[in-house]
Amino acid sequence: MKKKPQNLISQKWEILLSQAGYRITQPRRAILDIIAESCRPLTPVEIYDLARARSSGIGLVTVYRTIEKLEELHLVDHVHHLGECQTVFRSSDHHQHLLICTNCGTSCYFDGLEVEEQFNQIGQQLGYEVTGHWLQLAGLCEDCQKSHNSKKVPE
Amino acid sequence: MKKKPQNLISQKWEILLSQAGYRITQPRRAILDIIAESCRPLTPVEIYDLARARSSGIGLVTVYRTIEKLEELHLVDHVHHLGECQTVFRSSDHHQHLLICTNCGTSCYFDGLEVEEQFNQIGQQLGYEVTGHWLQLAGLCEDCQKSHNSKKVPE
DNA sequence: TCGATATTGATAATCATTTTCAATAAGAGC
DNA sequence: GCTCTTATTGAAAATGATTATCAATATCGA
Repeated sequence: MKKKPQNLISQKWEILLSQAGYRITQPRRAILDIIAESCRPLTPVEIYDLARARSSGIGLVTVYRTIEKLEELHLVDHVHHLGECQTVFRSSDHHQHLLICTNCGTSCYFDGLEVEEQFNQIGQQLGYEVTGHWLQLAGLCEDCQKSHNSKKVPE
Repeated sequence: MKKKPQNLISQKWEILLSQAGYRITQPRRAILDIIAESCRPLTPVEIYDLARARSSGIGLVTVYRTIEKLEELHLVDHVHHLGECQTVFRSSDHHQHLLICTNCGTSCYFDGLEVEEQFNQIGQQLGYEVTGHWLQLAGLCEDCQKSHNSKKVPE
């Protein structure tokens, strides 16, 4: 069993799960790593397949349950994108928004948008008290701009 | 059978469906009316229940199929909100964004946001070519502000 | 009015997610 | 390191949402 250098994010997640009273198991560790390392939102089944490739014998149920716990601790978010509603992506620690590649899914967080005041004004005009907003950008990442349609979704 | 004054939106929708080669049937008409009249996004089952209340004997399948056609003609959009991903709401004819009440779901479209240029800049910084954005505001509508202020409880 | 056929609702099939449950393994205490 | 409690596991079954099948029906152009 080779020891691979562990992802910083999943290391942090393990500590947080542990502190929350959850146990760190082999399947859970594999799932954590996969989500933490991914540069794009993944579906439960995608996570399941990737986890199986690493250490066989992981059940899809365990994927769902692990996502549930990560969600509870606000370590991942559900991302809605191109019809998909159940893809999971590591969350940002501070309030940021996602920019997603429409071709390969590769995602980046960004911030520094100064629109809060505008949002409040819009709300006022319509009689609403604005309490939150949800913004997502879509586009083509650097690689996909070059290779255009030739590239398929990476595994 | 009393003749109720028909909603302007569903009237328009009937014409468009007809022009697209689809037939206008009783069940379809009921479903159109319900979606067109609704001030908030509805799930297929909600539409189904409301349609049944009007004219019994409508199948849930017909609801799905009608939504499908409305979607195809870009007359309704899927709205993602509070865990729900399959709620349907009449779309805006020009490019606008939704402001949704987190309590009752009542929704309004708004526009006039000048952030396109900012979005492009953000994309450039991250190496993306921004092609679209998705923005939704959440808040409390006028009515819900009143009924909420009386029992405001901090979490 | 007639007739081709799009549409219908009931039923069955599919797919995603959740629940159940006995076996297993994590990790705290010794 | 060893033991014991119990959280976690995977398989299988149950649930829920959506889609496909199909014979009967209703629409709408001719």
